[in-house]
Amino acid sequence: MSIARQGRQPIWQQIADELRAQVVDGTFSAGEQLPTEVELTERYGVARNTIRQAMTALVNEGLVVPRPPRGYFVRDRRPMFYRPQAEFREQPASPEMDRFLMEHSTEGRSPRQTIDVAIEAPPAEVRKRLNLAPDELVVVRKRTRYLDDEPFHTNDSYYRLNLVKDTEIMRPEDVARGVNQVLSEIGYPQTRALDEIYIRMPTPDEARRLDLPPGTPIACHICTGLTDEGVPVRVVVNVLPGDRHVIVYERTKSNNGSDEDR
Amino acid sequence: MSIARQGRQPIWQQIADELRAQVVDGTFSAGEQLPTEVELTERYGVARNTIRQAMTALVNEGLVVPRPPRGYFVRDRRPMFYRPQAEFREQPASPEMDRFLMEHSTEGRSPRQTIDVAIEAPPAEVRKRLNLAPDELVVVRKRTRYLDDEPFHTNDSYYRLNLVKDTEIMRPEDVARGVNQVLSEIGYPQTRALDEIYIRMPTPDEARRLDLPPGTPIACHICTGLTDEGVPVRVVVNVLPGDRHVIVYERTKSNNGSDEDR
DNA sequence: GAGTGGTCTAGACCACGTA
DNA sequence: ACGTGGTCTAGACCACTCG
Repeated sequence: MSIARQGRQPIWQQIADELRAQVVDGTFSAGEQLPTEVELTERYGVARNTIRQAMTALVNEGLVVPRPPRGYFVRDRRPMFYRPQAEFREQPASPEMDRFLMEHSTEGRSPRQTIDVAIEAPPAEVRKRLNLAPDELVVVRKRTRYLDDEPFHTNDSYYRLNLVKDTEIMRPEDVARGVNQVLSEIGYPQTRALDEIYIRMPTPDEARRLDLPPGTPIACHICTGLTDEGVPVRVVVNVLPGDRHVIVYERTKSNNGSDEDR
Repeated sequence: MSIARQGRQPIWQQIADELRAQVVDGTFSAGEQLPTEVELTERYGVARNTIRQAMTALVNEGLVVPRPPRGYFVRDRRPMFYRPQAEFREQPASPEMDRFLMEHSTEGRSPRQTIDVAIEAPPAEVRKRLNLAPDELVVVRKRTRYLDDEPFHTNDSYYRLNLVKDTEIMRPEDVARGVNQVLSEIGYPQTRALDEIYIRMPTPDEARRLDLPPGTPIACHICTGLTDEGVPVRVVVNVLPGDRHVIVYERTKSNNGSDEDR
């Protein structure tokens, strides 16, 4: 059997469409292996490069992952909930939400993290948000979190050096009391925050650090913590692989605003 | 001049790295044209397919966009703020945030939208969130919003058919009073919401509807609106191209929760 | 008509994990 | 040792737009 180009649709796209449909409808289910490249060249009667173009497209859509020298496999997404509001509001607002949120809990996967503390010149996007002088330095706590020894996300917290230089924030361990407590004690309690969420493809560095398969976009969650008076006290940059996270916010009447629809 | 494979690094990757660095450091700035494929084959002394592999990588990273038959150009991102909290809280919590949020305002770009209303069997993710019986139908208002005639995002709102069937929600126009007002009047005021944000590559359908260049991930923002008692009254599915949006949330002490850091 | 990227072919050799 | 995907070559023709 073979395939011909009809109309404007390239052959590789027709092949990709066919395979994608089979993945979506469950002919190939999550984790399952797809036909090999040679099988497909024979089935469709085209050159291997054409097959590769189809497969590359599916890989870049995040639908399929190549695992040489085994073959192509259907990717499975098991995103976990990521809740920026989690720490200050320990409990969800209601039982229904609670149940919902627990559906995909950690489920016995073993967490682990590394912490590196350094003094650095801040990247531009941090300097701007912390309102720093051009040459001012920051303390950064760089974390990579793992689940079952697989990288899960990164979390880099930036602080003004002259604010925190004599506190335990400088130590490469968990701060038992919580960093907010420390900030309060030095006179800069964080009472407000601004979350910005950028959606983009990872840089090669990020892809390496998080061991991201091709076709995995990330959310870059930048959280600026402020005092009541609007003084920025820290900036947290989280890089969240899209295949492992769902970002969740709860809103109630007082702080609400649905995406109003008229 | 030519290039050779050294170590484990493929040639196409070395070329991609070199071009990426030049884009990042401003040698090629946003909107500017990169060298053509033939120029690059000559400069590096490799086959065109090898150059194409490098360019394809940059395209899938979202860094570069091919505009045949002109050449490759550096992509420019001008994301606008997208604020799920916007409607109920008209004003930002403080002047600093206000200034910050206004920095990238609409700036005189002309908005436009299309609205289609239909009665449908809901997709599974909507049926689940609306708590519907397997055969229950929904009313859906599908919107595509444009800025300067370019698609910006989509916004599909789903309602139980038997709830809204005699209201103006069924009409393919803006609801002047606001949909929340209508929901209140029929006895189901929305006072809470749950936002879920999924990060992934677009489906081919989504890419077509939003005219997305390759290498553009999307955020799928699913907002479930609930009454005080936890009855879901509507589900809104927003598809937000990553190159055109930054999602923003503000948090204050009462509803806060920074990404706590210990 | 010239030049661009898009598509496609037919071959070659390689690194790597599994059997 | 075998089979997989990964890399790379050297060609060919196409559709499209611009000058």
